[in-house]
Amino acid sequence: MQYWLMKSEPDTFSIDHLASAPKRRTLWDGVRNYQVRNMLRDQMKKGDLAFFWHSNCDSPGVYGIVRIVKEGYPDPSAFDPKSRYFDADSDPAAPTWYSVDVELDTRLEKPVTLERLKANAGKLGDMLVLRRGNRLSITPVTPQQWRAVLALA
DNA sequence: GCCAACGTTGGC
DNA sequence: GCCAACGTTGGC
Repeated sequence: MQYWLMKSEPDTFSIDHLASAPKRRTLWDGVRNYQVRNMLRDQMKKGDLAFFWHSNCDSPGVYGIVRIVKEGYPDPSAFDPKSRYFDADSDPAAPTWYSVDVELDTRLEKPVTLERLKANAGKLGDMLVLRRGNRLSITPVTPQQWRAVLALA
């Protein structure tokens, strides 16, 4: 059982979108970075929990918790010419890109903002999402970091 | 295999 | 809207 942090731009897909989705589930598609692809395909397991992060918005931070309900499978958007994530180079016989399915577990009444996390950086160790220049849309979170973030909620 | 140019991410 | 960081591309 591992912990993760998954970023989403709320303009594109927010925790509100997830909360109103059927069964409060969605597929996590559109990842086009190899490091993150490897996590989706190889490392994320059913039952793992992840922080749902809003990025590229007024108040970035942790807005809730999601659970992995389906492990890595080929990302259908890579094969859909109408999708903004279409990748003509991805061969269906040997898919390049992967998705998982997530389900909303908890919605935080008050988000734990990036600002707040930075103010408590000492308790969070070297949390990847706080690293300058970090651009990975999914990052692993240690159990200590997980607890420390929730203690701020 | 190097590395400059380019595109994207994402906080600010 | 700016721009630092960094992954990817492609010429050589």
